[in-house]
Amino acid sequence: MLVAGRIVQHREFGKLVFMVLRDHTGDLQVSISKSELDAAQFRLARKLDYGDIIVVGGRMGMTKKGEICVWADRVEVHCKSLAPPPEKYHGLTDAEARYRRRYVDMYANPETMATLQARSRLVAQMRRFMDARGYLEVETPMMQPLAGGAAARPFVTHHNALDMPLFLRIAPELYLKRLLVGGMPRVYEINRNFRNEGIDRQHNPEFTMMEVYEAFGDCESMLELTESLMRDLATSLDASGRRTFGELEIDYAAPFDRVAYGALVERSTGSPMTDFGAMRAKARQIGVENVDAMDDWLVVNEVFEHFGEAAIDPARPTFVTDFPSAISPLTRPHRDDPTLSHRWELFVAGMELGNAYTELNDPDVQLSKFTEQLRGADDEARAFRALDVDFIQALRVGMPPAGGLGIGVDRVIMLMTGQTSIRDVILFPLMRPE
RNA sequence: GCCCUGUUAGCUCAGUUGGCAGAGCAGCUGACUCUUAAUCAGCGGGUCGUAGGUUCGAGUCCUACACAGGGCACCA
Repeated sequence: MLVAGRIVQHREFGKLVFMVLRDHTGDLQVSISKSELDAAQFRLARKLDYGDIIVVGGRMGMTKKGEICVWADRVEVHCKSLAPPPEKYHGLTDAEARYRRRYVDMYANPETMATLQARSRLVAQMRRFMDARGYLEVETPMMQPLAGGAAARPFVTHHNALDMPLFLRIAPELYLKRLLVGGMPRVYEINRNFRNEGIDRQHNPEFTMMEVYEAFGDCESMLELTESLMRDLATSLDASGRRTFGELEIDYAAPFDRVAYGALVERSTGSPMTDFGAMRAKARQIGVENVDAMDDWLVVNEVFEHFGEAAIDPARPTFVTDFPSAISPLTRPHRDDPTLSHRWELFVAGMELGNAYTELNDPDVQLSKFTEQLRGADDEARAFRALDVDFIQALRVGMPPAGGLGIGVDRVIMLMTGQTSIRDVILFPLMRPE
């Protein structure tokens, strides 16, 4: 048989050489005996170094100690490694070196390879899941004349031939909804978003998002879809549906929790969220600046993010439902209480994992919400935020009632693979140049 | 942007009160036909992150900067 791999161990015994070859599937020992090869081949075998990529022909057998081993009758060097390898026992552990030289990390640390390969398989599984439910995968613009669909700060670039500014997208939302207008009933997109913001264990400036839109769906159908998807991914890795994440043991097979936004605020602060006086007091208490100048509901949201999110059991996947309309500009308000909206966010392990709503499809309400939002924008935000007139026009053509969903794919991969840093599930996380 | 910690050989790390720059692995030379981080003998290998300062003398103390990790802020 023929085996190929990179040399990760090399032990010489004069007339006998043991080596361990590694590829993406694992390690295999090979042995080269002087009595089995001609003199030139054996001299070559003794000169091999850690990191070289070789092909060995021989018969599969066992050593006296019971180790599976290929006894070579042929050795070919297919690539010489000229760079010194990392230490063979401790490997490459320096976080900076691991991210900067991922190609070394990948072969030196099998766990890295396992995680990155698991990511690819999980994303493929997500696509299978969505395809099986009849959603069509699409690709909408990643360079947009207007950066809409979210409130993040965008990256700006410039198109020379058209002499116009372009924004790397912060969300695909407004384009996907145009597809609903055009008549695609179920679409999803898995691709990168770009947000010009800080970097930490849960944020990379470019990150992968899955957005889903379903005509005649609503936030309830998106909730069912999300819970089923998470359960499907978890059980594809372990039949129990349980995954460990840091200190947490998270069960995705059990039904996820549900709690209303307002109930969570009240439970965690002792005051109803509509008691804006109490909310402002709480906000001041946690050091929010300019509380007096802020809109009531933005104050409430500060309080929610500080107290409410902290009150969620991180070990239990939890849908927080009925977000305030005032902070949900693309969401259809409740019929009976328009201060609330048909929107939820999913929290797991303290991370915001997904966001879904029953889409607002009334062009007049949408227009007034956009203009209201622009009025609240500061100078910096106004520089890149603008009214997407064409999107309003699309809604005038008519968008069917719909459910929409966004899920942070990188964070899903973190939870599924047990990696607590987003950098460990991204092939090449952004680093400053050395 | 702020705070804390780190940065010493290719890799993993020591370095005492401020007094000649160290180890293991990797590399090179040699021995060895069943090893498992093989073993044994020998030999090379340094801009101690960068720039200043204090000092007779700085890897060690001080300042600034760079990069990284963690935390905070930002991220509807």
